[in-house]
Amino acid sequence: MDFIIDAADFSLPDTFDCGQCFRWAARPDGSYTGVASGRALTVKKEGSSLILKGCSEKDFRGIWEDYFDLKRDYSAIRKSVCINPVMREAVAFGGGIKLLRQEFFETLISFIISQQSNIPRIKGTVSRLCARYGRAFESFGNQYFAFPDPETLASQKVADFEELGAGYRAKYILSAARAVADGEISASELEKLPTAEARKRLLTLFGVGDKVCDCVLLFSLGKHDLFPADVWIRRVMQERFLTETAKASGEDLFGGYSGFAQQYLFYWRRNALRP
DNA sequence: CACCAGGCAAGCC
DNA sequence: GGCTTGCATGGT
Repeated sequence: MDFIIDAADFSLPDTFDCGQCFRWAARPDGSYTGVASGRALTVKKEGSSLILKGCSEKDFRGIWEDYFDLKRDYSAIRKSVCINPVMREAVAFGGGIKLLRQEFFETLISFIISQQSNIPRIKGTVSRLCARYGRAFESFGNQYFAFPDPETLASQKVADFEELGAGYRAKYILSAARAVADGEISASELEKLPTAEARKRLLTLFGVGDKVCDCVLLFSLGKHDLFPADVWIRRVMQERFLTETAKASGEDLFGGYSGFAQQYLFYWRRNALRP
């Protein structure tokens, strides 16, 4: 059976195409299929209804409601970040974004892979990583792969990740997987820390700099007071906010809603303002 | 076919 | 401490 709820302000394309996740794909009928927490799901919007195909209420309450961040009042967030005409335009374009609560290890490895790459390529590398090292399972007659365990990745070699097309990031993947598998760093530990301390801890990992660190904390641990600054964000901040210190000024302008503002700006600059 | 991509570590000063 | 450079490789 399907599980259906009203989610008028939830846009699937805004949410899945805004660059926060790499494992959801559109289908011809407008639905999206993806894998998270070791489960596959197909979702579709019909009017203001969100349809979770073949999903029980138990799985919705236990997994997907939090994953899609459906308990949060986004109308208050949109209002709060609309501090100027630029933000109003960005929110008008991508106001249907939900910040997904993704698994820590998957987010860490995915954003290590993301550095100095582009979204189509990132999706390909992550997909090959899962197909090779993730647990295979079946759902409604289709085969899917869970994101690999830290222990599984930690026992591979750098060359194995180079084969997937990870390039020079291969050594970072192995090193980060070992750090998590060895318990050197964990989601539960970082979750409890204030943002600044969590950043310091995560930045000790080889291959994790400011940008990857902020994305992991924002997209997997709900540290919404971060404003990850990549080339697109620097670009849009320079063009529209007349500043070169994108990260600092973003967090200054938006405070606890920085992560939401950053996603609206990133999605708008990349998908609406392309030459 | 050049150029770019959700940057980073290492090596300089 | 901040600034510069090399890095792998697929997408456009």
